[in-house]
Amino acid sequence: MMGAKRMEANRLDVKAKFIRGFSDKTRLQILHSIKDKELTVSQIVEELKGNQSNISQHLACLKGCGIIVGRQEGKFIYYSLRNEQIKQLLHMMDVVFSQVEEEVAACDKNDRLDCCPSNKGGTENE
Amino acid sequence: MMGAKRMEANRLDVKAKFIRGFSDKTRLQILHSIKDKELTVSQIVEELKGNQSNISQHLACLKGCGIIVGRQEGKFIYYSLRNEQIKQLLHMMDVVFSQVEEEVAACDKNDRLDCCPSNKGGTENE
DNA sequence: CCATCATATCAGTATCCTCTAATATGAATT
DNA sequence: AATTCATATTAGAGGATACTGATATGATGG
Repeated sequence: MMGAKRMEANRLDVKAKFIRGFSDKTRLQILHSIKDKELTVSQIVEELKGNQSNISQHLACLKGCGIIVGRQEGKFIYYSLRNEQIKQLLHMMDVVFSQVEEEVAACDKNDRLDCCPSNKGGTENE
Repeated sequence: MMGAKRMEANRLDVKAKFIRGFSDKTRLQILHSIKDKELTVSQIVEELKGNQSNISQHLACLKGCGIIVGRQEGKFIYYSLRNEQIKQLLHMMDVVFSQVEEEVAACDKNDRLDCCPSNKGGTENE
């Protein structure tokens, strides 16, 4: 039964989604900004010089991924890391990343950002 | 000058890219399969029951992200985690993920996988 | 050299993700 | 209850990513 339904998003899909929460520049900036202190949405918007809608969506993502929590106080909502372990994970990511940073940055030898799948087309204008 | 060049992919972009290496189901499966042992591409393909081209591209991604290394031996290429710290990071991701797993899985209440940005349209055709 | 096996790369399509602008909710204040 | 401020949600466009099938490289053995 329930044929068409996608269901069974087998643990790994969920785990991938969790990690994907960390894999975006803007979200990393947000996480950095609330690493040691709660901040309201507007404070984050200001700190990142970002777009309110965009930041709000990223916050929803981070919350949905179990990475941050929000606490309402009057009209404000204060966001912070979900717990100490998340903070430790972030720190460990930092440490490991520092080790490979150069190599990763060099990966796409020139100026494209991606090197994962294909570095296709785009720059062949002659 | 240098107009077209993207350059200046400021550390955070590179870090996001590094983490993005971990944020895909297939790549997580690959990492799991070589967590404790070297494997050749075809062994991985077999273990995951995957498509050779697809796996190969994911391996290139993982390598480009500094997560794994390849060692050629005759016609074979053996892939393994880059170092012990990567293994530790994977382990820590596991631990932290277990804590939030339920909540993350429940995030998109029904059967869609994403809850990050928008959970829009899509499933309303039956 | 030629055939074969292991792996990598290419091209196309379909899907997913991020961004922006516009609009909606909801709490506080008057 | 109307206005204002803080935040969330929606819609659409553009760009990035994953997957597949076909083809290319590169090593080995005859």
